[in-house]
Amino acid sequence: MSIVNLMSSDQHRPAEPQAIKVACPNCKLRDLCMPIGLSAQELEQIDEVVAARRRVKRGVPLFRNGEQFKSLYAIRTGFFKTSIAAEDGRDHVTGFQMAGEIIGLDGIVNNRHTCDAVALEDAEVCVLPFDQVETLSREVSALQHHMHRIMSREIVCNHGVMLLLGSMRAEERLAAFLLNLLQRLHARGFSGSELVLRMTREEIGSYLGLKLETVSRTFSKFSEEGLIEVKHRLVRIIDTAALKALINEQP
Amino acid sequence: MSIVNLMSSDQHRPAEPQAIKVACPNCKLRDLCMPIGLSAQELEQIDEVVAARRRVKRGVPLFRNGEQFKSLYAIRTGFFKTSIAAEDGRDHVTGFQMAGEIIGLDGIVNNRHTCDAVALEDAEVCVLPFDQVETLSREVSALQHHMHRIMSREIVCNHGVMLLLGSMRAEERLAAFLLNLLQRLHARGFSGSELVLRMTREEIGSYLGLKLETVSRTFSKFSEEGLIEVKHRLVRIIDTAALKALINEQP
DNA sequence: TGCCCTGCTTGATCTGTGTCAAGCGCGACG
DNA sequence: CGTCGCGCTTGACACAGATCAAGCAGGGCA
Repeated sequence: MSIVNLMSSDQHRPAEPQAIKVACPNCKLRDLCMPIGLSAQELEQIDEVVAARRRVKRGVPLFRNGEQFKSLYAIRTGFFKTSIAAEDGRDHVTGFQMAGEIIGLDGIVNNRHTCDAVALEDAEVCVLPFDQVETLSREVSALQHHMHRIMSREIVCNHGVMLLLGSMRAEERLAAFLLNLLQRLHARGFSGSELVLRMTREEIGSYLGLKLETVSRTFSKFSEEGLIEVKHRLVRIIDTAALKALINEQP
Repeated sequence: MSIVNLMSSDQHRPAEPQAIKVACPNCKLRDLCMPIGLSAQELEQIDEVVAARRRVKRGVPLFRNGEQFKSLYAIRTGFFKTSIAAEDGRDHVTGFQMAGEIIGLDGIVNNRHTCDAVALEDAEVCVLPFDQVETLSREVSALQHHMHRIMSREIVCNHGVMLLLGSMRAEERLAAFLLNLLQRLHARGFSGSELVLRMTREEIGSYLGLKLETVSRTFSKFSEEGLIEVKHRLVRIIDTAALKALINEQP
């Protein structure tokens, strides 16, 4: 599997643009955050688990490190980052999450969240009380398996990021990052060649284990080489193939 | 939480030295790989899930990237490494696993393993057919929750490793690595100050995102400074406090 | 409109780690 | 018992990326 998929992959089921409804059975993101092939009744049951929606303003944390864990969150709209803090104050962005993805899985082990999740743009999430998720999982085996798959996918993606952090150079990291974002956005019906970065250069750097200056310089380099066009936070990918090739080059 | 715990923590329930029996109800590792507070009957049921034991010789893979996923494995004895390979041949060690830990979780998402798991010393594992684990999880809610906790723990540990890879210097990485190993071994009844490395310098380097020469040099530096004593693969930790302090220093 | 602030770019220099190379020592094996 | 080979150590040097520093640009706000 490619590093681009490894980093953070979803199920690649593009959501068709539809009118947004409030209930799961009508949710256009259903295929992303819920198992497929459910009966209407099972879907109804899952819908009842969704306790509430919650709006989160840009810059506001959905949850924080140390907070008690009660629920998982399915992102309906918006964009989040998750980050952990070392004791000495350093902190590290562990991921960026978008519509259809589930966050909060870190809290299950010890009933406390171990990272911060902050909205990078105004967002809305579905609140999934975890005890109810577990209860229903015991009845609906598709939901049970889906939960296992989501957590397993998270583990596999983390491995991809570890590979990136442990053995790639700055250019490779940024290329992989851009392609991964692009792919996930494309799967959600957005352009396959243009993207708007919701995070700062510093946040990208933190995620990729680089300093913001290096991120900036690498953007400039890609731009000079004609691989991408950068205008502030709008990035247009010109030469996808070259970016892909970059990742697999030997030093 | 400390990086040392974040990297790879277990439940910190030291197993009391007992005679080894073949069944779960008598397994001295039960507290590590199984939920606590089970009734005798539930324990019996879980025991039936353990399809078989499998011995794995040093250097032999338990499973490989691409292989079909059927089972999880609970390590009874021995020591494993897991690693993923990028398309260009680079590979990266994603973790080291010891008795009482579960491996194979990566395979759940796509029904294929996405990494290699190789024994670093002669080992024995319990084979847990995953469909049976799921079936029983629907009946025994403690087992269900336990599975969720194990996967969540894996995610949290991965975040710790990402922090390490993304923002620590060589000395900090190695110190965190040694303390983490020591802690896990201590929790299993081994010495809290001495450990035998089952992996090569190169494998340590791969895991920590360093070259083997850097690992070697850093060992030598710690040794010169009186923090540890190194004799081949036998490491004796002299000054735990200094190693801990090293991790939290500001640059 | 103009100011300020934050995020970003770019340049100059420094440094930690990688790279290349040589040699050592233990364990395996004939 | 000798030799072979792998894993490891150590040194010299190179370089990618960090650090320090200066200045720019766009957006928010009075």
